[in-house]
Amino acid sequence: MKEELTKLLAKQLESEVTENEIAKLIEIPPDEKLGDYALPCFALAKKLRKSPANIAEDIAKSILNESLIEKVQAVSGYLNIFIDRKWLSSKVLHLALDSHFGAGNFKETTVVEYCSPNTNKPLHLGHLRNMTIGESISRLLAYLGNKVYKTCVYNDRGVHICKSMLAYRDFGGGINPEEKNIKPDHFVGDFYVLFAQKAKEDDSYEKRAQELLQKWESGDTETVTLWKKMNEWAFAGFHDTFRLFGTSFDREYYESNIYKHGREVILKGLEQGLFKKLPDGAIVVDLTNKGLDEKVLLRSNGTSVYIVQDIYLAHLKAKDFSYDRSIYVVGNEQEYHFKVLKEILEILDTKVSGGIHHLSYGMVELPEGKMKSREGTVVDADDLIIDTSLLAEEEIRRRYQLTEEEVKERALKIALAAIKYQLLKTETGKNMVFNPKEAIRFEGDTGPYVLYSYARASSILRKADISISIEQWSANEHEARLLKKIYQFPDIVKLSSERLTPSTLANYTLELCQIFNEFYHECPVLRSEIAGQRLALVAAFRNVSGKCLELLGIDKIEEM
RNA sequence: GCGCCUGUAGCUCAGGGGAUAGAGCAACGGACUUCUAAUCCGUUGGUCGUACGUUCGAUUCGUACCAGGCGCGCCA
Repeated sequence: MKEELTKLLAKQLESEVTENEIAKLIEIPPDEKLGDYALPCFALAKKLRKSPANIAEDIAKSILNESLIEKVQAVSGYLNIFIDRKWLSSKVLHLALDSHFGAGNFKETTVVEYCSPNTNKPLHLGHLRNMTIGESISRLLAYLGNKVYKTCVYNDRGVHICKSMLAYRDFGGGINPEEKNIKPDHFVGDFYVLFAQKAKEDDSYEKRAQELLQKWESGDTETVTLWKKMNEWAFAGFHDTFRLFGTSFDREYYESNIYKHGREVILKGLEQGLFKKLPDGAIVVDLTNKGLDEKVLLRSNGTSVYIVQDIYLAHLKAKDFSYDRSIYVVGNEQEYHFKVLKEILEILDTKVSGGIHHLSYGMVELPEGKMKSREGTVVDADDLIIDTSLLAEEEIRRRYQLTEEEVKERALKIALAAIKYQLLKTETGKNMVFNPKEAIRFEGDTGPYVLYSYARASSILRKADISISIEQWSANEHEARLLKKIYQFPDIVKLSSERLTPSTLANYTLELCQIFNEFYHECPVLRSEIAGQRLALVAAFRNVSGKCLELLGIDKIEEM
């Protein structure tokens, strides 16, 4: 955004200060009355052996006649710069009407793993935050020119899976989800809940789940058939939710396929002297020199612990994709796990470990506190989407006359925008409170606000009977504010992807829309003498806000 | 006990070595014969957890403390 300015200022300071240093210093003043950009000269004082005030004054004099400068003021050590309104209008419109505005050319191969559910429980609010982040970061990286593969690993085996199987076998009576008219993953989840109830009444029930696991591991036909059947129900349900929510995966991995293979990697490592064997036969890796603990990899009975399958999966992904980066979107409670994983991979193969990155996101809590399955306070993903959608339907019916089909389709998009935006706007790494009542609010700092702004812009363009004009004009304060905000978009995309925080983009998107709505109220477009230019500005806004929505994984609507 | 993270308005959250700390919600008051009022404008609301330190300058960086969250399995 400030390249031209940086170059210009660097030229004034000759070889004494680099462009990079200048770029870091340039800022946007707290009040736009002070200027569009500012250079605080305090840090330069020592180097140039001049007072900040003098530096500012000297630069001010020397750049006064540049074409992009409207005026400059040296104010108590700050160099305040006002950009020429004509230059601004022409510059920004040329850039922002391009459909590749802000796109990049990085060409790295990145694998993004996210969602990764257990097949014994339906998806919940936590998964939704995970999925919005995973989807958005994938889109951001792809927009910057990277090749992105989205992956998901299903935790489809283990004693917890056997629990729902056991309850179904004993109490399911051979019924299936269609007969009961329940979404299949919920159907499976209900038996997991039933298991917990039965286990409370009967102490031996836990043990029987363990026995079932042994049967499964030994390949018992009946058990494996039941396992397959229930997992297929779970997968069918998950895929419905993925479709509803608007996400998908390029490759799906199954824990049941990979959990055994890690052993070989560990044993090979032992041969190479990378790990050590304890007297009882357990194989461990010593990470104490990395400030971590000693970690068991293979138990004394020869079986592998959980992290071993992550070790194997990392190798598998490296083989499948030859990635430069491998991002794991997983909650912050697993930070230690991923630190350990990365260190172990570092010991085994730096090609695999090099690109490993844990994108840690914060937990989702409710206003009453944490979600607890025991207390039934878990917010189910499908229920949330459906409930929000119904509320959106009411709002639509109250305002517009549409067919039932149109109402439903639009309501779903608005509901998803509301949920996704709410989940994305809090800084990605931080815990957040999700208030379902606020998520279904359609005013203020919300997804629907952003959709509405976009639809407004679309509406103007639809109704215009003139064409846009990119001829420069002297933008007024509202137009200039919008132009400057649009101008920031490429920087925001870059920042958001560097920090792996879609929240950065989400917050920018809202600010952009706020400025557009101010402009909308203050500056009539079609009735204006510069209708062509304002229409171009609206088109630029529509392009950029639409891009923001796409990158956030939110479907646009042309009419609200 | 050790490690990581968080603490900003009544609530949910932005921001961030610099110029008077922002938004949304809530409360109150305004603006629809108008390109969509799911919008906009205004008022009220803050010792940026506390104390030291670094700095020309700290809410932002460092240390300590206080408060909250999470982690530290031969669980997954």
